[in-house]
Formats: sequence, C-alpha cells, structure tokens
Amino acid sequence: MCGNTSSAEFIEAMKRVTIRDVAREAGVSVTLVSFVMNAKRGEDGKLDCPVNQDTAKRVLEVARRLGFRRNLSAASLRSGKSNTIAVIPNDISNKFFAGISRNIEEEAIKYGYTVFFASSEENADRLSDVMDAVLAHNVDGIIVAPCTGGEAAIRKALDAMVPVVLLDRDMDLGTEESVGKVLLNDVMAGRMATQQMIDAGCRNIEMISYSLGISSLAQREKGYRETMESNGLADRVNVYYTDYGKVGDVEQFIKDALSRGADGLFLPTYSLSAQVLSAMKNLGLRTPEDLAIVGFDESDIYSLFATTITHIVQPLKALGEKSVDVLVSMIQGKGAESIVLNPELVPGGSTHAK
Amino acid sequence: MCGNTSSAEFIEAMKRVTIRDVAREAGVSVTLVSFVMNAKRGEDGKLDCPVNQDTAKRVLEVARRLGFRRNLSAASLRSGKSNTIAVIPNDISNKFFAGISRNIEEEAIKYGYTVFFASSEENADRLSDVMDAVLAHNVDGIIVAPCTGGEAAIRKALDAMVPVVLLDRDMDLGTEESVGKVLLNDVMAGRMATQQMIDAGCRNIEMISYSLGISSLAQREKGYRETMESNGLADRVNVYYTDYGKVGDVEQFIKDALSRGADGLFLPTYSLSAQVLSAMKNLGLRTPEDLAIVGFDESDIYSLFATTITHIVQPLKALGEKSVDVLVSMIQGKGAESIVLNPELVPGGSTHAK
DNA sequence: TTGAAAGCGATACCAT
DNA sequence: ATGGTATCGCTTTCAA
Repeated sequence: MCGNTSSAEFIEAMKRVTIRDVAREAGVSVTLVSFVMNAKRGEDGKLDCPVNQDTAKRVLEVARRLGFRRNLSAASLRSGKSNTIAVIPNDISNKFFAGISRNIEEEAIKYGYTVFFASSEENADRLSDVMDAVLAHNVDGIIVAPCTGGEAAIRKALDAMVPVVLLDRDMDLGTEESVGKVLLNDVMAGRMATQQMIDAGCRNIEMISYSLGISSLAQREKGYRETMESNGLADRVNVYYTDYGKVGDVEQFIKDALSRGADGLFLPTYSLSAQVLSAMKNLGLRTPEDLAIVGFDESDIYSLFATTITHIVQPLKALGEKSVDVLVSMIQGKGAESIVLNPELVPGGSTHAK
Repeated sequence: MCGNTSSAEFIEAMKRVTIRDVAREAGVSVTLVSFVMNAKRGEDGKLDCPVNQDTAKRVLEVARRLGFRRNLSAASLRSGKSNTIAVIPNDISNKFFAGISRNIEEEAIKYGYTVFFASSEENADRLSDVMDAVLAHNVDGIIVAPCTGGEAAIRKALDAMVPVVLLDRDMDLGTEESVGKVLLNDVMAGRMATQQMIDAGCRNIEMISYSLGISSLAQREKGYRETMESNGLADRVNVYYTDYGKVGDVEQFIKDALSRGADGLFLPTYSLSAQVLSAMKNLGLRTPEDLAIVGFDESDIYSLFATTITHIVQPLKALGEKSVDVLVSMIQGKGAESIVLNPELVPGGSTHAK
C-alpha cells in the first residue's frame, strides 16, 4: 500500500518521496532515475534515453509504487528552466481572453509547456507585482496583453532575459528587437467596420472608445478615421471616449449623437457593444432603422438582439497558437517575430441598407 | 547603471543576481540579506525582523541597485512553501469563473499569496495533468471546481498533503474530513426558480440540464423536483438532458415541450440559458406569453432579450473570498470547513403573471 | 544583531 | 549503460 513503510503511524509523517528514495529502492543511481524521469516517450513507446529499457521499466514501476513526484523547484533551481510559461491577460474575465486561453493552453501542451494564468486587471501596479511573481517562479517565457503604463513591468522580464510576447496590444519598449508580437490588424478592423456602414448608406458614422491609451483601440480608431476620410466624410468624424469600467454615460451619448444626425456607430470592443445595445434597448431604438451598428468580438448578444448585429471577429485560435509559437521559438534562442493577423466581419441585420 | 559591472560586454552575459551578490556588495552575510528580503513591513513602515534598521535599508538599496530578484525555486525547495495557490476551474472561459477569478485573486493577495490559474477544461485526464503540474510547482494549496471523474486527480493532492478546497461542485472523496468546500445552495436555487414560475401561474414547468454528472446540476434539479412535488405538480416534472458543448437539439426540445403544453422552463446554467434564448428567438417565441423562463448566472443577455429574463445569481464575491479563506486556514493547519452560500433571484419580465 | 554552514531535491558533468 | 558528486540559491538552525 505504502511502499516499504509498514507501520501505519508513519504514513502521516511520510516525507516527500525523492529521486534518492526511488534510486535506493530500485537499486540504481540517482542519475539513472533522473534520466528515466525526464525521458520522453518515442513514437514506439520506448524511452529515448541512454538507459536499458528493463532498468527504465523497473525505475518507472518503483517510482509509481512509491508515489514519486518530481520536485520542480529543485529541477528548476538546478537547470534554470521550468518548462512553464506565464500568460498575463489584461483582464482574466474578459471576452477576448476567455476565447483565447484554451488555444494558448493547447498549443503550449504540444511543446511540453505548462501554462499558468495571472491577471493584471488593467492595472500597471498589479502587472508589476504579477511580473515579479512569475519571474520569481522562473517561468521560461511570458505572453502578456499589457495595460497602459505596463512598460516598466515588461522591461523587468527583458532584464531578466525572459522572452516576452506581446499579445493583442502593441507597446513601445525601446528595445523592440527582443520582444515578440502577435497582434490583430486593428486598422483593418476599423476600416472594415466603417466601410460596411458606408456601404449600407450611412454617412454620419461615429465611434465610442475607451480612454485607455492602448494601441489596439488607437489603431481601430485610425482605421475608422482613414475610411471616413477616403470617403469624403472627414468632417463627420466623431469619437467619444468613456472610462473603462464606468457605466451609464453611453446612453446620453447616443441621444446626443442621434440629435446631431448620426446614422451609424462603430463599437471597437465587446463591452462597449454590450453597453450600447443595452442603452438602445432602454431608449427604444432599433437597428438599423435608427442607427446602424458594428460591434466587436463574438458573443451571444449579437444574435439575441431584436436584429442581429454585424460584428468584427478576431482569429482567436490563430492568435493563441501564434503567440505560443513565437514565444517558444524565442525560448529556443531564435529571434523575436512580429505577426499581424486579419480580422473578419460577420454581417448582420444591423448594417442592412435602409 | 549596471552596478559594479563596468564593461558593456558583460551585460549580455550577466548572470542572475543572487542573495550572495547582494551580501557581498552590502558587506553583510547572506543570512541577513535573507532576513531582510523576507521581512514584512510593520504598520510603521519598519521591517519587523531582527536586523538593524540601517543595515536593512542598506541591503534593500543594494538589492534594488543590483536588480536582485528572489529565486522562488530555491526558496521553495528549501522551505517547502511557495506562497502560491493554484485555482483550477472546470473551464477557464466560462461565465462563473470569469466572475469569480478576480475575487479569488484579491482575497489571496490579502494573505500574501500569489494565485495561478490552470484549466481542466471539463476533462478528467486534463485535470490529472494539471494537478501533476501544480503539485510539481509546490503550491501551498488548491482551489478546484472538479469535473466528472476528477476524484483520482484530487486525491493526488490529498496524498501529497496539499490542502484542497472544492468550489462550486461537491464530490465524494471518501476522506471527506480533509477537504474544504465552498458551495452554492443549489437545491435552494432550483426551488426559487421553480416557485417563481409557479407563482406566475405556470403548471407545466420543465427543465433542461446537462448530462455531466456534477453535483451542482443534480442539486438544482432536486430543488426543481421538490418544489414541483410540494405543489402537487409531480406528474408534470420533465427534465431533458443535453450534452455539454453540443448545440442544436435545444430547439427541437422546446418545440416538443410546447406541443405537450409546457408553460415554463428552468435553465440551470448560463450556457443553457443562452442556447434557449437563441432558440426561442429563432422560433419566434416570446416570454412569458409562450413560455416563462428562469435562467442562471449574470449576463448581458438577460437584459437584452425582448423581455428581461428572470435569473438566479450566485454570490460570486462571497464564493471567491470564502474559498480562499477556507484554503488559507487549512494551510495554517486548521481544519477543513464546508460553507454553503445562498443564491438570489433577480426577477424579470419572463416570469410575469400572465 | 549578525554570521557560518548544513541542507532542500534535482541536474549535469565527468568517470567508468 | 551506469554511477559519484558538485552544484543551483535560498532558508534555517546554531553560535557568537
């Protein structure tokens, strides 16, 4: 039951089973046990290490019987690697992250990495603390969706020579060459959304955004502005900035927008889309009759609203996979790549021509 | 700029700064540095360790200048503690977890713990792997929302003497006494939902659930059955089970339910609620006229549907905080507590009396 | 208040 | 194919 411990009173006080215990019990050296425990299985099921297959089998059996579990702290201390990567989204509870986390995890497993998530909660100080924690844990690499003011925190990782991949949000760190990037073509997203409404006959298209100072929002806005300009609608451009987390002022904005003749609205995030749809329902407004709408990210709300809502979707699977690919190749000493992926527009009733 | 390293070519090859480097540079022993680095600040801002305040300040200053960062692998190896707890939700991208993760994190920080998240993705094998990973990382405790068949994985943690708190879902592990629990009063949730529809005049109330075999769903169903029975509607009880992740059969079920006279529907999870609302919209059904509805968990969809939807909300903040409280007290050697919290019903138009 | 030294449990180098 | 042993960076007695 409990290996060579015969008296029940020892069970409670049982110390952790170490590689030495296994070695002694199996009659081999710790070196051998270490080899066996770290060997990956070849496609034939055999262990690909310089150890006799029978010895290996015996070691494995003893380890299982004794309940051996590798102590990663020790391994990491000695080897400097932990086979662990950290993922730090700006907000662990948001839509974008919910959709991408699983893809990241699955891709990481393929490379043999374990993934831990820790949230910065859109707060630079918190990001700094989280960064200290993951660096203290000797992670081999970090995927981060940085929040405003997070430069210093990210530089910590760079100073510690731990590879970093920026996901979803770009950032100027000075030492660009050493940072990987996996981003959405946000300008294109802004263009697609705006053009869709123009094609539907809208002229006075406005936009609501957050005053967060993050690249993705700035780029989506850029796409909106460019498209308005290239369609001769430069003078109709209007962007309203609300605070992240603040609720309520969106309703007033919509009323104002309508009173000045707005006929279309671009919403560059899921949460803004949800707020606006909710406000429109409260105000008894319909889309596209009263206002054309293009939202962002995937959600049940787009199909549940009275009219289905046109929205921009991000290639979450590709974003997740690529961020891991880029990070792993950096861990392996290759250079930092930058990848930009294209969004897609899912047409709905909210941009039907009137 | 870089401490005592004067030549630029050394910067690239700079090894990790250790406690010894700090000790040498500050002219003290490593013991002292260790004391200082681990000291917590008292309320007066002074360090509460047996070290001269001036010496301490000097050490701190040197550590900062050299860019010292504690190696948690070494600390954890030596001390056996990591000041880290792991949270393993059944699905990192689901509604319940999204709402609770922040509360868990904030409560953990109060106790000085770092938290890492890792998802089991509703899969027992995956949970087993994740459990190996977090145990290898020497976490001090684990909060887990177990998936079906996860007993063995959880027992691993128990065997390793790492405290475990079951969140959201109960589970029979044999050795009950050593497992903490923080659960919702799911029976009450089922009762509240059902009673609300009965009060609105419904008689033929049905329920859709998942064939997942998890306690929370079973208990919610129990509450539904009990309430139907105590209202003399035992013969009207009908529960349809769909597969988690499967989409599409809900629409057919609704049609069937209506054809046999159903007038109310209890949806015990968010995802079921979303599926049903979507199906109802496709079918052109209205609530409460065609069917009364009670959904689960908080979401934008409940206010965006043509009629607002009555739903049951869980005390996410309390669930998150309590799970950490219970875990920490277990880490401190106190006994395992079991806590059950009550749900609330948020009334909406979907259960207005007809 | 301070320091010397013994580990914690792996890995990795060097033998054999 | 296998074994001996010196580390990795920190905490933790025990002494001074």
